[in-house]
Amino acid sequence: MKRRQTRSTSFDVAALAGVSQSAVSRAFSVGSSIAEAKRQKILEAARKLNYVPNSIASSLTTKRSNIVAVVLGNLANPFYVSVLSTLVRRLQDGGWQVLTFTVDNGTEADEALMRVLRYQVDGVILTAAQLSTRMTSICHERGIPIVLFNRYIPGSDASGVRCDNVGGGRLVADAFLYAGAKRFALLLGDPRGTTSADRARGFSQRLAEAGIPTSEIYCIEGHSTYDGAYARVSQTYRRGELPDAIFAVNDIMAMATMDALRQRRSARIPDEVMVAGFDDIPEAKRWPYRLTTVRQPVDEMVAQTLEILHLDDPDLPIEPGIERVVPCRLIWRDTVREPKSEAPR
Amino acid sequence: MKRRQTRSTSFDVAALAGVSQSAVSRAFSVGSSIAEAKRQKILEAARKLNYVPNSIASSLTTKRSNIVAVVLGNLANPFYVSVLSTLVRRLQDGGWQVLTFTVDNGTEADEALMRVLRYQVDGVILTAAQLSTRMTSICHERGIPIVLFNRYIPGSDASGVRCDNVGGGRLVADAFLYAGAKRFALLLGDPRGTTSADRARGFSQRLAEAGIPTSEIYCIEGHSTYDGAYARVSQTYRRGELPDAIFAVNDIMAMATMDALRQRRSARIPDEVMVAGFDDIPEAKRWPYRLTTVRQPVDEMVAQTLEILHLDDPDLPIEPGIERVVPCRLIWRDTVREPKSEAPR
DNA sequence: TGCTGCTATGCATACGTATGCATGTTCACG
DNA sequence: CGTGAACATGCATACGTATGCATAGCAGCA
Repeated sequence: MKRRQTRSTSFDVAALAGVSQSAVSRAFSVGSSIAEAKRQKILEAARKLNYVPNSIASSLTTKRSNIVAVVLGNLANPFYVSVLSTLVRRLQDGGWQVLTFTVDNGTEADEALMRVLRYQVDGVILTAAQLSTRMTSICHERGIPIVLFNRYIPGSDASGVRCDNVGGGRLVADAFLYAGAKRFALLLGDPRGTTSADRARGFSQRLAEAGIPTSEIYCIEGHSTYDGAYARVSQTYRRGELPDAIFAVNDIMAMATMDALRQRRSARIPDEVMVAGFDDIPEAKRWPYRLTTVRQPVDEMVAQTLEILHLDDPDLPIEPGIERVVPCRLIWRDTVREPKSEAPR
Repeated sequence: MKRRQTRSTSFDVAALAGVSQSAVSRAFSVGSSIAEAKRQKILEAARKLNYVPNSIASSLTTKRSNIVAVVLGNLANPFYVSVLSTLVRRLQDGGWQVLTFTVDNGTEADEALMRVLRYQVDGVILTAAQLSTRMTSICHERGIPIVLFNRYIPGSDASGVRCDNVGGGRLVADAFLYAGAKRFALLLGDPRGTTSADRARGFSQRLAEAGIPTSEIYCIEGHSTYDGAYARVSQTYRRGELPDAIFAVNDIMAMATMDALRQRRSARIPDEVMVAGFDDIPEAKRWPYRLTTVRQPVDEMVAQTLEILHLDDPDLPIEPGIERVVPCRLIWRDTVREPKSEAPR
């Protein structure tokens, strides 16, 4: 079988059904003016010929591709898997196609990036920190709406949706304080994004308010990955005193922290050292972890993202600088002590 | 800013550069006959106008969209996240775009499915069991090459790539036998796919060869999910005797098994009960698990998949029924006893 | 100089669908 | 029965790029 076999077109269907090509086009688009009987006849003919409308051709005239580009950093963090998953489902249900695009190192990304834009995508959702500024300006230039997911560019007028990372950081600090912690450690993530920094800032702020100067918080640089965090924590706490409480700015790093402390130090969590994360990925609630963390409302954030893109009415002007900050809440599980059960042993 | 702003076309560039539209087209396609000086002049003009070739329009004439559709089941299993990730990277590097498409329940999938085909995709990669037969016949009809990833349709002539699931199941049985296990349990996955069944078959076959009748293997139905497996295992081994060895047909189920046995029964693994999985997802090697499992060579499988699609030379005929079965190997970690340390207590 | 062969270039058209416009048809209402 | 209004239909064209074909330019060679 040759691949380049000729697929039937609206003209073929028109000929078979004895109508004009316009009629075929109208038969396949809802709400256009066509008699029901004729439409049925056309659909019948189309079925016989295995006809399927060619979206490429239709995009050419309508100037709408019905394609949305989703640019992802890496999928090693399950949180972004949930985000992708939710986005794809929602867009799919809305009748859009999703062009997925990942960018790891960001160097060869530029060329690939431009390739995506060639497809006249109706919108872009961006979760990769590396090329935010460049990407937003290009899209802006070309009139393509873009939304930054869980990141923002300080001082720019790019639209974005994020959860209240600063507030979430405060919640964690609150929980630790409530549980009676005195000595704190902070495991930071990717320094290129705003997310890690914001969470850390909220955490530090709240502690400062409670009289604990930021200089007393032990900071550990990380890479937002399990392996990176595991290595750092293992190395840092190879020996010596453990802090009372460690805030890892995301769940996979928190899980790595727990694994490292348990393996290397046989640490009892939360009795000996408390741990908290951020995101509430599915793994966080599983038995070995039962991690106290801050839940990001993915569904809500995705909904807001799509609202900002307003793919439905493309003639609306693109308002720049829409920022939606959705609240997040603490999920109290077993890695932070209840203050009443003050250190049971 | 209005969204429907007019983007510049090859005619605009041609006018500015003082050449014909054809020249612009040729300037942007490698290997076409154009003087280098003129090409530079055109690229210069294009840069001034922010011109980017419109792939939609170009697809219309070339009948090649450079888009590949990837149909996924669910992303709750990290193995398929790796697959997606690898696929996207490879396709991206090759100059293709990836249209991602997920299908959970499979009922409303049909309509969405046809929408994908409207985009004249150059190929389809399918990892969702639910709609294999239907999807393959439709693609075949339309001359679109399709490859089933890690699944196949018995008796059909659809092409596919998979790892040697039967062989992998045998490897697990081998390991258990070698470690001295006598009583076996088998945790099955999604019955709709061939994957779970094949792995189970290999396992049972090998045990049968060792004199252990299949009827003596305790089978537990599962759902290929962590939560499903956790619930089943918890319920099954709420009380009573544990088997010597449990083979879960994928890693997330194996992890769930370990978590459940440890929490509900405080079971010591592997001393009291051994566990093995399949896939070798990144989580499998982490400290709480250190899971003995069968590694699927994702890179290799993806490479084979792309080879079968032969996107590069689309004029090659689509050969039906190409099946690539790549070998897999056992990764021996800590959830299966070394036979020498024969049950240290 | 005249001829051949090759490359560079432009013209014109095709790709498959959507849609503005004009016309034809139907039907309700007075 | 006449008059519109509302709807149904077809014609023709536009969307932006690729490419076959014809031609112009040029170099090489006898």
